[in-house]
Amino acid sequence: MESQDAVAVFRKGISKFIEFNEAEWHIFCQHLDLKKLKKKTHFAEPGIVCSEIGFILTGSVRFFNVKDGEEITGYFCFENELVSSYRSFLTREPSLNYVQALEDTELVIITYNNIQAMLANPILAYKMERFGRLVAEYYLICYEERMSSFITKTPEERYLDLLNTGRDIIQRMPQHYIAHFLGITPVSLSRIRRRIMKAA
Amino acid sequence: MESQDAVAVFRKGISKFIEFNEAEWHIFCQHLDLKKLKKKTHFAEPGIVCSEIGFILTGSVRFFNVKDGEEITGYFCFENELVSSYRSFLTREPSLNYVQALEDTELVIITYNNIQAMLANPILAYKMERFGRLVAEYYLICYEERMSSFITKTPEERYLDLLNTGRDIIQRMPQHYIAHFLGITPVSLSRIRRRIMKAA
DNA sequence: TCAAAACGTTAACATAAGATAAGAATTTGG
DNA sequence: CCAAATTCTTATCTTATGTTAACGTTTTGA
Repeated sequence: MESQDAVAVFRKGISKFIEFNEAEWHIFCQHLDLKKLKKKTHFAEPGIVCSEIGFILTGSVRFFNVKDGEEITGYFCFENELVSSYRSFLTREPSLNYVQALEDTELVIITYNNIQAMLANPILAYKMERFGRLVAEYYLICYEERMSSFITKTPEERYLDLLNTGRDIIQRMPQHYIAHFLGITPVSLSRIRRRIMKAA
Repeated sequence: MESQDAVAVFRKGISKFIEFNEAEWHIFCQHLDLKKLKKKTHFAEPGIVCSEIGFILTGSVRFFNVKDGEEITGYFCFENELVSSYRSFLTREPSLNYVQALEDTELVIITYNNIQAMLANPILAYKMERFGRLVAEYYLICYEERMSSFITKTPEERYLDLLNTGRDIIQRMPQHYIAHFLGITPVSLSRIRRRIMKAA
């Protein structure tokens, strides 16, 4: 990878998971790439195996499915977050969803093959296993909390939660994406917002 | 751990994640316990940090929250599956939900402290990191698929899916638990079943 | 710069789901 | 073995959501 800036941001970004010493980091960096996605282009697509995991330097992406010709947005990622079509990446099966850049987006990329190479490299293997474990655990917890909100909360409660904790999503995403993210239609979210307005 | 039967079942059960050689397995076993839960007793409870991960030898458990005095079932586990209140186990924060034995249930237990000990043991560390990674990735994929079904499918579609793929749940769990698992009320599930009956 | 597309709100109507309660069948536990 | 609890269904009523369409506003992109 080239840019020293990007490298530094990435190193800091993943430091909550793993820290490499200089020798390890040197090898690790040889397995990284930079990628620029123009707005509206796809990081992953249905029917294609997603072979990359990305770290967002700048920009944002959304995950969406197409059902009955309609795009249904399921998730978002922003700066300093990892992004992949995880099931596809981990199982090597074709993705079921799109991952699309919502703005011009710069990413640090680790390919599946490079991860395998590092997992097979005695110098990096242990830390890569640990890195993978901690990342997977982190996202497992995210999913658990989100699942739980679907089981125990109403759409209105989920929206109120999002107002408190989802600043990036609330501020940067159009409302009809947020609606699907909450599991409802855009029309329904508009009504919920009106209800909340009147109550307050 | 005592029972050789249990050990063998457990070893086979986790072999899809990791295989230990005899020396490793010997040490690993020193960090396992057996636990028997009587029907309706709790493996995890709100307000208490869950410090164990279990492998179900016999029996089954359900995960549930209490909201407005009502029990809301979010998940089930059966024989040969791992069970824990994952967020609590991983973060060391109090659990937000109950995990309850639905029948007399026998488990192989690994405590948090024992996992830490093995992660710190040079002989086991690498494989334990890998084991943890693969388990977390496995459950991450489960969550991703389940989340996706909440975003893109109707309750009726989720129930039809469950009829195809959730034999244990359909056959062994009472319908009102299944309803909450699908994100709806028991009354609503009963109506969905009637609709499906009439259509067929 | 300007036409087209995207976005958010609102209305009207149809449908599904939540809440509550009653009743029958089954299971549980002492 | 039997009373109590659980489970499931059904009915009624209320409420929320989905669907479609219209409208004004904002954004986009050529």
